[in-house]
Amino acid sequence: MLPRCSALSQSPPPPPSISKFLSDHPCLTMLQNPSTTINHFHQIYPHIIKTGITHNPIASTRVLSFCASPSGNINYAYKLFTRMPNPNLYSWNTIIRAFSRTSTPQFAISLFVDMLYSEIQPQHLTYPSVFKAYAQLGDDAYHGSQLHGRVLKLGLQKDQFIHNTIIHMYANSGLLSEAKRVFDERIELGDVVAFNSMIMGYAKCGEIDESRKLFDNMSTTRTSVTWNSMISGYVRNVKLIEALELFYNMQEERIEPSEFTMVSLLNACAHLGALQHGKWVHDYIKRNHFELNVIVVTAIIDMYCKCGSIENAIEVFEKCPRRGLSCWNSIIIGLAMNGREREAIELFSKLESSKLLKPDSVSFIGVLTACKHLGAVDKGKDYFESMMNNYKIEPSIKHYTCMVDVLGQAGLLEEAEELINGMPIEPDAIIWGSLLSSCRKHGNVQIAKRAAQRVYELNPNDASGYVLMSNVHAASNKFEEAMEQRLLMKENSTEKEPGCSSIELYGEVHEFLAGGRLHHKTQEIYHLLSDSSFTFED
DNA sequence: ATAGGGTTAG
Repeated sequence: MLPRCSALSQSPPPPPSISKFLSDHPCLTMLQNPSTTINHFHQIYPHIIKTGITHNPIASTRVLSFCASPSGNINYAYKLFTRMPNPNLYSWNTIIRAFSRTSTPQFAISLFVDMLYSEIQPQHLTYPSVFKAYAQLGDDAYHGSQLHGRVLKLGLQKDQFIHNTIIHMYANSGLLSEAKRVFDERIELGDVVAFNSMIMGYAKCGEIDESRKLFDNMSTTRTSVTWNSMISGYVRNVKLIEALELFYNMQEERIEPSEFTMVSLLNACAHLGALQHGKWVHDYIKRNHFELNVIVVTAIIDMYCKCGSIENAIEVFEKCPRRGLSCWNSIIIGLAMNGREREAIELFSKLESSKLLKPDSVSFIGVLTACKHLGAVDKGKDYFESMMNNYKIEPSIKHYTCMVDVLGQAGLLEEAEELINGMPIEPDAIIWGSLLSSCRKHGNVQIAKRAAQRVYELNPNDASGYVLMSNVHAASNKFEEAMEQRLLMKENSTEKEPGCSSIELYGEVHEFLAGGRLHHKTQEIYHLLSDSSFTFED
């Protein structure tokens, strides 16, 4: 050990550092603790103000960093930012990044534009957030590509982070050839993030086989995100068995599954109606102590509802420690769809009287669905009114479709038609189709004709309009016209896509096509069905 | 002093 340097001990003590004082201030160190929540912040904020340290740029950036973090509050962050007299580069980057993660990424983009006009110019750390914002928007790759051009001019495209967010932006906006071009530029790097973005992009556009090709031929090691992206891609494309198979491969390769994996698997089980598989996933989540965040809980509830096991769904909902709005929405919709409309309405009322949460547009889909199944016209109308007047929620086409069903199922066909014609949004084939099926139920040929006409116009390739119309005629005993509709359908060669369903028996998933005879026990099944003494309770 | 990329429900 060397003796202490005497020259050092002789030099005068350094002046007290203001930044040292600030960084040691208990309020600020507390903000840097990752377990600090927004509630803690509310408690300490008055102290921060009192000490006057917010006037110090270093201190105020600290506070900004906290508010802009996922555990903070973006509105506070924005307020703080606008009160900064001369935000520095760090502050600009922080606020832009924070907005790029929200559901309103436009703010990130407009802040970036403000920045271009300000004294501080963006640098390489600024761009990923802006491309991410464009990616989040998912539709504005035009402006995004202009920014891409700017990056090329500045020679920043070699930056791996920027390069990857550009790929992500194009892939997420459905511009696959653009994405692929940028991807190929630096394919020799074999960056796993770039691969993941491409896999997700293809899957999102329905090109799941392309995803799989990339997945199989990767020049780099797959991460858990790669596996999850491929699995969720399969689920998105309704290749459910493939999704489950890939999960087994993932386990064989000893890749740690995550909450994301669980959510994808639960969705697959929900689609398949595979209750035993779904239960297994739920069990797996419990055994491995996955975080029961809102999305995971929602997926579990949704899986049980779609598999017809509403009791399990209710149990999960009731035991759930932190019930987010989406958990409420899932259970309300689940009850409404499983013949337990009154309980759905009861829970909706509970949600309305809750102090922490308030119903959103999805919650209203739930109650309106319940009203539709109950044939409760007045109740349905009341909720629809209340949604607009008390909650200031603009009805979407889905809400209108629910109302058309509520009115139509009750035989109020004229009123339903008026509602469609008076909507401030463009009707689609689905809403006319739903009016059409009500006409079928009540044998109203006049309105049915108009509705069918609209369905043809809006979606000439969809056979359901023809089929429904033919059913309307059949229901009113006009068989010749019914036949005519079917012939028209053949002429336009719009074969109705065969219905497909699946069911799980003793842990095995069986798939069926409507009218299909592919299942290995077809003969037995049809025989059972034709036996009038057979009931499904057997 | 400090900072940037990719996954998920209805």
